[in-house]
Amino acid sequence: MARPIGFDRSKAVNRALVLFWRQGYQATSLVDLLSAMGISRSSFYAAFIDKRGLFIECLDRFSGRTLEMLERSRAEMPPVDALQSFFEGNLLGARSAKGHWGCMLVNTVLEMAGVDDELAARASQHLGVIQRFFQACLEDAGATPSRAEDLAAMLMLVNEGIRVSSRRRLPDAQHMRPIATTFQMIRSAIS
Amino acid sequence: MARPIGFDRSKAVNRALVLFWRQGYQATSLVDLLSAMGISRSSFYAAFIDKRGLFIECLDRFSGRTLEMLERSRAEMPPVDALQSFFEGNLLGARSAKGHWGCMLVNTVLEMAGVDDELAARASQHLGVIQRFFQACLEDAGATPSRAEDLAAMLMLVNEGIRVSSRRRLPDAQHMRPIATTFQMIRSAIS
DNA sequence: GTCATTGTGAACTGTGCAGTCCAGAATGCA
DNA sequence: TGCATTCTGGACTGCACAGTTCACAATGAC
Repeated sequence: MARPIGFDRSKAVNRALVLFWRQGYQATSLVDLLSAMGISRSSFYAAFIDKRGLFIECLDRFSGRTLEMLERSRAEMPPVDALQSFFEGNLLGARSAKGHWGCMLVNTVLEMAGVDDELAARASQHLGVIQRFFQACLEDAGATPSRAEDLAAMLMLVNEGIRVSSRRRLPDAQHMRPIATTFQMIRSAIS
Repeated sequence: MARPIGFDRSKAVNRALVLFWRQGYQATSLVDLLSAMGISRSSFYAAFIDKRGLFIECLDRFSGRTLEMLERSRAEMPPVDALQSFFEGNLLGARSAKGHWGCMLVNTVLEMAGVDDELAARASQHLGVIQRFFQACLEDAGATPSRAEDLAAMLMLVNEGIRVSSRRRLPDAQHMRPIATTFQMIRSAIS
């Protein structure tokens, strides 16, 4: 951490993020990381605290990106459309392989709860921020604060469920239809 | 496996199940298992194939129990009530500590997808059976087969979400209200 | 060319793991 | 009592892992 580094640190973190996202924390070995990041063991420890520190950095970055995606959607279309588009596009990611990796935050909660509670709590906090964004969108769409809170919580359940479901490699229709059903219900609950 | 054993095999499997359920496969060491099961290393390998074999046995047992619980509820009350009671009672398990462990099938899908795909697929199959049970209940309640399929898929998403959410140690209300909201919507979608 | 900075490869430590093996203790039956 | 069955503790193998260290190679500025 003290020594300056020459390689592109941010790019290296991105590559690590992909691995952690796909395989989880425990199943990703240092050797996996080094070969993906294209740096040597020694450089790794010069640039990062340790494996766990790098993981935290990836977790925070993942959360930041997810929020950016949501905000971009929100700026481009009506609030409920923005949410639905987020669910359909970025969570399923039908076109990209990434679609099957689920949500790194959800994965982390499940993997680390009871194993490394600090990591689990950090991921859970990020999820809380995202849920509040859902809530704000629903209020924008005309729901009462209380109703928006309920629906946002339900949406987070569905969100978490999709992330699990996306790991089951079921046919795409099995993912898309329940999302459509869910938003159909949400729209009629608001209006 | 060949040698006969003296201890209560079924009870030992139950104790292993609790550990695997709470901690996952990778985070549960053989030493953890042995001390929980109250047997020695040697007896373990005389009675079970290996750690993985025992895990499969636990997975199947967990699935069987879950289905039993659903069938018991279904025999005692109207179909949608049975589902709601299953969600509220057995998934959250607000009273028992078990409530925070989530669903072993969901946990396994998430932990093992990409690490041991055979285990993940087995857990996913069990989830499929449960989803078909949801569907049958919804048809009993008067939904068309197609509608029942959609709602069952959505319900499985919520189910999976709850299991994630239950690991986040949020206040209980945060769990119960979205379930009520969900079933409220389902009832109005059927009638 | 010189020299400091930065990255590399490989060896090494220590730890924890699953799985094997066996001598002997405990148990239970006749 | 004697004998066979069953279980135990512990030693042991072999492996994978995270993290440390260091001599040396590459790079780049002057």
